Amino acid sequence: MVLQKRLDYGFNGYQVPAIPRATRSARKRIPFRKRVEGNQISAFDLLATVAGTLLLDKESSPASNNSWNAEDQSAIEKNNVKEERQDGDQSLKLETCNVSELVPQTNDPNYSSRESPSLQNGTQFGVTSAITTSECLERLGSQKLINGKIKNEMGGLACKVETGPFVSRTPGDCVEPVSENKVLTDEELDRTNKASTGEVADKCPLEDPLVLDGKPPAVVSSDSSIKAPSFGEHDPFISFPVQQYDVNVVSRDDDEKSSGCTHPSPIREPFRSTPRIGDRRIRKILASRYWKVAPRSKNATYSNYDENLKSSYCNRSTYKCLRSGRNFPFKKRKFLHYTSESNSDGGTISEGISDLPENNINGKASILYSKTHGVTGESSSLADQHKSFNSRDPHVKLRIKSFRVPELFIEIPESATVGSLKRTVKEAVTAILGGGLCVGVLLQGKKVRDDNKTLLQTGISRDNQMDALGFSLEPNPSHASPSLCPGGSPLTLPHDIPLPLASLGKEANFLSYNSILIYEAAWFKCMEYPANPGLVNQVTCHPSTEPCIPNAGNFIESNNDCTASPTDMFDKSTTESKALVAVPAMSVETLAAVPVHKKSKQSEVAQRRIRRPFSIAEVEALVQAVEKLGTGRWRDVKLRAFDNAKHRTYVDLKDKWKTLLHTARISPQQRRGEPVPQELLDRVLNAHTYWSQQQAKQQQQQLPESCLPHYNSTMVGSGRCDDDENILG
DNA sequence: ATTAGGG
DNA sequence: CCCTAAT
Repeated sequence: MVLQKRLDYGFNGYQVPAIPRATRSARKRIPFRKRVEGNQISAFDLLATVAGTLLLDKESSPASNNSWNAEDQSAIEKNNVKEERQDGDQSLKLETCNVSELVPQTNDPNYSSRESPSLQNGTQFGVTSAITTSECLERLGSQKLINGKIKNEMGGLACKVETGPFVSRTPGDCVEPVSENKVLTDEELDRTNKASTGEVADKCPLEDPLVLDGKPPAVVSSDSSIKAPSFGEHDPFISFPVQQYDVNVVSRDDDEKSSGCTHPSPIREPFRSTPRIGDRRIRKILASRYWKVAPRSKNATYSNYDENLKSSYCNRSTYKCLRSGRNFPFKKRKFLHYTSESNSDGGTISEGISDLPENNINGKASILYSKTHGVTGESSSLADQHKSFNSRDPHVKLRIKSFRVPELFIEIPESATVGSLKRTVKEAVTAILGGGLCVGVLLQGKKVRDDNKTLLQTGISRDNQMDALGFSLEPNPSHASPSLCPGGSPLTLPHDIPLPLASLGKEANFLSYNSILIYEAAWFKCMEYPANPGLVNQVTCHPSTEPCIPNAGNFIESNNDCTASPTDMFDKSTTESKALVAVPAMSVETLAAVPVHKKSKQSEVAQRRIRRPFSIAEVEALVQAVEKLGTGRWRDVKLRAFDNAKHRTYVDLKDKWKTLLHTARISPQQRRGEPVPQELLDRVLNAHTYWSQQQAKQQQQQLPESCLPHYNSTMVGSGRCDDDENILG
């Protein structure tokens, strides 16, 4: 009864009956859980499986002749770096699956007995991001991005696909260490660091192949820079300090070099050393979104992996922690990145076949693949202890430092937000990985094509030289698509504008698409409401003006016509003209086609809507509607004043009102953005006061008929309510 | 589907 | 703007 009264009468005498409920949704949205579920199986799971399988297959194959030519080896070896650099230097380079460390040897009884890393089939690949100095300087230099908010540091990003059981791939955020999620305590991290890499890193073991090789790559720890952007302004896409970005990995460059340690250490510092504003949110995301996924995963690969991990680390505190973290076996960790020029190219594909001294890695940090040595010489006694291993076949110990990821070209307007960029890159990468990919094996820079050969036949033996073996990620031929763009969209890429930016966005989820291009096209089309111009629009159309703000004068009118509305038209033009494009630019040999991974483009996309500031006209309309309808009737407000503004949901309107109210209450100096006329703010204040009173009154006096009618008929202009004088403005 | 609030 | 809980 009371409620009905409130609904039927406006404060100034208007009678505003509730509008019958519409059946259509204001905006099609994918349920939270569904979105998450859709990302359960990431491309990386697949990758992991492929990689693991491949490696195992090779290793377990019966030994035979070594078909590898030693002469060729040395020759290739010399040219190795150059060759890689040549074919690897494109616009955007996504290097790698950074497996910073390969497993520990099993000479340590303690280790092997309880930590035998049996990750064969389930190694997980996480994605994280990093930036290399060289990339940055070479590609972007001081180029500005997004209205100068993000400058040079944003350049030259390199995307990393990390591997290892402790690397997590978080749908929501790819750069936040899990530790922030309390999965690991600081102490535990410290311990882990020390145990796994601290020794190695600090003492700089000479056994490190790279050191000996004379081309020590600069190891860079992502350090504190690996953070999600802050959300200080409710908009993760804008205005946040560069250093909060997960790009200034280069900062660790010197540290690493000075230490002389070239061995990648997965975790350089405790995560705690980098508290950030965004942490809270990330944590929440991880907790509420990410973690929920794991338990429900039905993926065989995943399960298998989990089991392996479990068996391998069940006694580790770290693992326990992980497990306690909702049964999700992944953990974010810092990653390293080689920044030296040699690394940006030649170093990209790195690996190493060598016997890693048992003390070298105590491996808790990332383990991609581990199959320890067999019986040989002095270690034979140990082998006996490890019955799980084949004691007859010598084992090759591999350390995969990184994978080369097919290069991508991404075109994105300067006005795009960093978040958009992140998403774009992530999706580009995911598209490739998700399309079904294979792992290529390179020996001495030469591709090993025969999968049936044994490692020994191929030349991969424990006696190999360092850097002899390399791995690369390749699209799965079976998934290859002859056409990058089925829809006929322009696929040609402007190679003149390669924006080597890459970083995985926290916003995006792990999805698989044929390609970014396809994805974008589909995405726009699938949107129930006007396509979200996204990153593309803001600069494309009105680089220096307010692109998204409809003309205040014709807002109301245009508002009635969807297609004619300024925003809508804007959306269209930009959408069509500037589709996001990301074409894998890989060597013809390696990646002749883009993997096709048919998936529902829409159902799994949870993209943050682009920010669309309310124009004065919209504010006006909103205020007017609220004055009449009152607060708490946002659906009606929407229908009444924004029915044709597809991009404004009632929630948006409610939020806007909230911000308007806040704006009205703060001093003009504190206000930002397009100034809202004081007159409107006053009305907001008044309307709010009025409706608040109404609500209070109706709540307290449970008597429906007491005074509402009277109030409505006499209040307006009567001065009965002190706060009402200005409401009508 | 809406509303109310926290983030 | 997003995300949720509660209607």
